[in-house]
Amino acid sequence: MTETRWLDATEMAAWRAFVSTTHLLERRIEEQLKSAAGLTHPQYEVLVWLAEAPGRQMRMSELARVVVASKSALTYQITQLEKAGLVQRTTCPSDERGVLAVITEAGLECLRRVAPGHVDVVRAYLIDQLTREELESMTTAMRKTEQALRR
Amino acid sequence: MTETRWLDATEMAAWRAFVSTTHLLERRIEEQLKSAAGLTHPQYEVLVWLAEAPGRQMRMSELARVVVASKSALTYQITQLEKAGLVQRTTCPSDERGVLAVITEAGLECLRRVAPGHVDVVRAYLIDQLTREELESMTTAMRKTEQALRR
DNA sequence: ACCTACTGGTTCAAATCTGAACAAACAATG
DNA sequence: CATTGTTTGTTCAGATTTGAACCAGTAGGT
Repeated sequence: MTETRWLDATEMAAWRAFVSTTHLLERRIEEQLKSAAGLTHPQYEVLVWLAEAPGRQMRMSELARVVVASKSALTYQITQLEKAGLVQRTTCPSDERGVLAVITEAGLECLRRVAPGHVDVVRAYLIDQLTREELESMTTAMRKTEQALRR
Repeated sequence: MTETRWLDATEMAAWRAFVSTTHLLERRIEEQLKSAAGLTHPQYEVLVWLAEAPGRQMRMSELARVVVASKSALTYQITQLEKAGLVQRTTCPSDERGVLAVITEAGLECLRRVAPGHVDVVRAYLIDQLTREELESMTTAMRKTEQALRR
């Protein structure tokens, strides 16, 4: 029961800026993806990871970890994507319990169509607003935090 | 219809790190607040802003903007907080349509009880992981992005 | 005063997320 | 092989979010 180390002015400013900016950006991205393709951000991320995965497929649990979704949220989203014909489920050959999500040709096509508009937003509001130094500094900062959280 | 400027390796790394880290951190914070006080992160933010506001009160629309919530989401959350006795609604004297949210004594008490654990998490995973330079660089970066988004 | 346009908040249905409970398949150990 | 403990994915109910529709009040011009 040690004394709380409160945030000083600089730290508080950093935290406030971080929170509001991440929420604003997330909102903007959702809006863009929704209006451009009827996709949510989680759905888009799933497609991206699957498109880059070897064999264009990934295990549910692995996918849930990389896109930072709960198991049930991923189950739901994959079901949605399957209904839309962008993804298919297969049972994993090596592990009878496992399920492989595979991106379909339509899924890849959808990604090609949507990606430019998405990248434009990421660039316009984040990437192009920052200097190269700020960009690199942010990357190391985010990675440190991510490592601390992945335990 | 100009050519898409794709992200180079550095930019892509920055964006990926940013996305996964923000999601992970958000998740961790939700978990902490939920288990420690049954609060969601949006609810906690509302209480913080109200506690610091002049007169410990704020207009709904203003509150929605600072905590980055939609109007309906805020309406819902204020209703929840009101049920819990942490906030009260008052009609705005200057504008008959307006609604003022006021934090109650119980709300302030709740905040005092919860804040230390919340700050611990923010510190442990973000603030204390970063050097002072990284912290300040992140703040300017986030502010640039926020300004670009607030239009 | 009267219209018109806009703002502030709520309501509603639909979509999504959460966490706990569950069943099936794997793994480790005796 | 039997047993026990873990992992995997789904299901379910409840909580939250979204966006559109809506009503009431305000502001600006005529």
